[in-house]
Amino acid sequence: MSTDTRSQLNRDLVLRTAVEYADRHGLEALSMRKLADELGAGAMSLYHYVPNKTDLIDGMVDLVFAEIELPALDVDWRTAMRRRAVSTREALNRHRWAVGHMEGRSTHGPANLRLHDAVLGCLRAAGFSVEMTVHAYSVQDAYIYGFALQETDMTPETPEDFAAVAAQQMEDYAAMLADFPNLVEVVGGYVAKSGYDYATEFLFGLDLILDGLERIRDA
Amino acid sequence: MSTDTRSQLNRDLVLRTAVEYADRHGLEALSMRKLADELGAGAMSLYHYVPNKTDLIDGMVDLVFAEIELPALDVDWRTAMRRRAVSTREALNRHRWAVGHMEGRSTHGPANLRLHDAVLGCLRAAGFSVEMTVHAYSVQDAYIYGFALQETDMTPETPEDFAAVAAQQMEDYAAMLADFPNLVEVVGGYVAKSGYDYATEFLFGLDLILDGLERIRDA
DNA sequence: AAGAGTTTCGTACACTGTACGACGACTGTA
DNA sequence: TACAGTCGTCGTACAGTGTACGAAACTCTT
Repeated sequence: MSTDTRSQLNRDLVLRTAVEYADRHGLEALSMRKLADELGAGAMSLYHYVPNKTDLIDGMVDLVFAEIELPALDVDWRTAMRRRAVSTREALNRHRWAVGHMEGRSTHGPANLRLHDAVLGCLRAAGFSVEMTVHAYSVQDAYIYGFALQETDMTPETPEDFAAVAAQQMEDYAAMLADFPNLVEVVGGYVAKSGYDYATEFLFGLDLILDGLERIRDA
Repeated sequence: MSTDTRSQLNRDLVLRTAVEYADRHGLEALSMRKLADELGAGAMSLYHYVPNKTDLIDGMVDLVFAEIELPALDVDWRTAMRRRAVSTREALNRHRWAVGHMEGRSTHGPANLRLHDAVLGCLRAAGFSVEMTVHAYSVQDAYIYGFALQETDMTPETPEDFAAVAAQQMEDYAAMLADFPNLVEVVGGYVAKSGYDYATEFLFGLDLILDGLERIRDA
């Protein structure tokens, strides 16, 4: 009984369990007490590995950053940037709660810094000036995170939610839709027709942006 | 004394006061009790005008949508889209708490629907196909909201926060920075040099995207 | 065995959203 | 004028939150 090795706590385990919990139940559902339960510990025990909940989330976010693959060095910049963008979207899709918390936490984790540095390095090596690098970085990240944001928000979490929402909206908006012919045509028509494929939609905008950047770089 | 007209409550007043409060103190600080205090009412009185807090926020968000100017009809589509993008960024800057809550609420307010419809209409009228309209809409909004997201997050709320954060980061990351030469060169150099002007940065990416869309449309 | 960490967590406090039901002030009908 | 009914207001209560404090229990060194 003495040294029951029952999963002794440490910061990494706490963080990983928190990420898993948030993946399953959403970030709002994550409380210190529930997380502690998940770990078979008391709530206050967590505070030995995490100074407060904000820092906990900072740590969780950096775990997500760590999942994003760094831009490759052995391919041209466009391919490298494209891959890293796709990888970012995928990571944010695995951890939907993270969107909106990735940028601008007051503390930047190591994985965050490493990724930022690598992206900047890739652009500089490709021949972008310092000023242009900032621009290029800014457009790409705004687009990537913005897209992930919409994608996250749009998609109802569970299928039953989806059905409920769809039915609800048709009912609620039926009266209004007469005033919004373009919504009817585009949204109604498009959704009914081919459905909305987020992956290809994402690539359309991404390539448009990369095309633009390439043109600027070669000018 | 009977009919003391002391600011009798109504949904719009509740919503407007909530927006004002969130503008000043942030959305996390907004609680039903504090909002009620602000209105000189009891907490439970609010529930006569708002079914729950989620719906309250939905209403607040739609007030922000209402501040975004619709695309003009008497100018070319590029100008119209550019203006509404700028207007969107400005609205989100006035109400930083709103970023991340604009899209994908389960209920879309009337101002939201009106804006969406108008944007779609503008693109269709400009000659974009239905499919292309969806693409064009998606890139633009992803970029606009993504940019606003980063801008919101990046900027510390108060000056003293800013100073604290800056000092803190220099200290914390001093050791790490040796590993991140590109961060040093680009961020260090750029911030030190000309500072970071969000407005022009925003326009750079926006014009890049609009250029790309124009090329596609004319193809 | 004694003492010094280090890790665990029970309890408590202030705060959250909101369900329930009571109270008063109005309105309409008799 | 009296009574019934509705509507807006809100006091109280409950379950849940983050976390400060301080007490235990365990581990390791001497």
